[in-house]
Amino acid sequence: MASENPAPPDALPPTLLGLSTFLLARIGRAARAELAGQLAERGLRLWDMAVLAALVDFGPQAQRDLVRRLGIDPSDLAKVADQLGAAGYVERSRDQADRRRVSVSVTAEGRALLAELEARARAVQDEVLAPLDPAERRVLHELLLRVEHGSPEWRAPA
Amino acid sequence: MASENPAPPDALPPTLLGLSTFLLARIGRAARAELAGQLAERGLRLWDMAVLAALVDFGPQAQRDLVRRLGIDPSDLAKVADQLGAAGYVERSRDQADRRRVSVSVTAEGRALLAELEARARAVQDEVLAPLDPAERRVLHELLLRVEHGSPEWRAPA
DNA sequence: TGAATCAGTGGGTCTTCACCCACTATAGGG
DNA sequence: CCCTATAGTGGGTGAAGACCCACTGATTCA
Repeated sequence: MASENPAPPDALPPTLLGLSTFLLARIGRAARAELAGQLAERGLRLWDMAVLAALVDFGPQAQRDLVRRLGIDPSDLAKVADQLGAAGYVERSRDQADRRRVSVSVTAEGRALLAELEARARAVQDEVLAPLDPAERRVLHELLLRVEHGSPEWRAPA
Repeated sequence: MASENPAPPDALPPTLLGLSTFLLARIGRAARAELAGQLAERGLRLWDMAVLAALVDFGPQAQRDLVRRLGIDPSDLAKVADQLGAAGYVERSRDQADRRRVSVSVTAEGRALLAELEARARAVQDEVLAPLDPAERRVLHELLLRVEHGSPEWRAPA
């Protein structure tokens, strides 16, 4: 019975490991931190990626819409958009129909950047999910998707 | 074809939803925040729960061991242990074999508290995982466990 | 018994992140 | 036209979290 593990000195408490939410938070946090670190090397933050993704996926839109969609603070978005604009990844123009609004659109450079960031994110994901084979990863993703949009009353920052 | 969804204004970008790690981080973050909020109402933090869990699961041990196990900063642990001690949830005594060490043990009140905190954590988990049936939750948990200890080179705070 | 090491503690710092307020400019209804 | 509401912006604040340094007391070894 060598399987009577003598509990290594760095093993986490079974009480915590028994909670799926603990594992969710722990693993998600590590993955997020890893990606954030890689983005930081290029002077980017996770919000930059989220904004680019929203623009690529849903097309040009007002900052107001990005605020709704991503749950970001309007003031913070202004800063993100400002930085992305200065770097040439997005363009901002006054909406002629409603000149209060600033319509944001992604440039070709922005699309290229997002593609590269997504590749990096997938690389991180491959590392994190290394113990799972492709079929298992699909199952995991499916379950997470169900959790995500199966709960309307969950509010959280992206 | 009513299923040609017109993309609700608060839908997240598919580019992000396609990343399991994004969902991991988002869901885990929400669950963690929810539990932390409930603990805060009682003047407790997540570290308190982690320390109690380690003591209950592995028995009395020196702070040094808790530091290793939980990856907490020694100085921070001193404060947590101090507070838990003052509230009567743990007892601290100098280890007679090595009087540098402070052996920490959980009291009956501490055990009762942990049981209650775990119940709260499970309640939060039930809310979060509501879209999944019991069998699916078991699958999810199994996959997360595999990810967790299938990756030795992942370092992250509890 | 001196020197080096280790456990624990107190008191900080630094960064991150969400959040909020005041202000400008524009829109639209009465 | 005024009045209210909305879009965006700049400049903050405040809390949380991890981390770090200096110091005490105890241990171990030579």
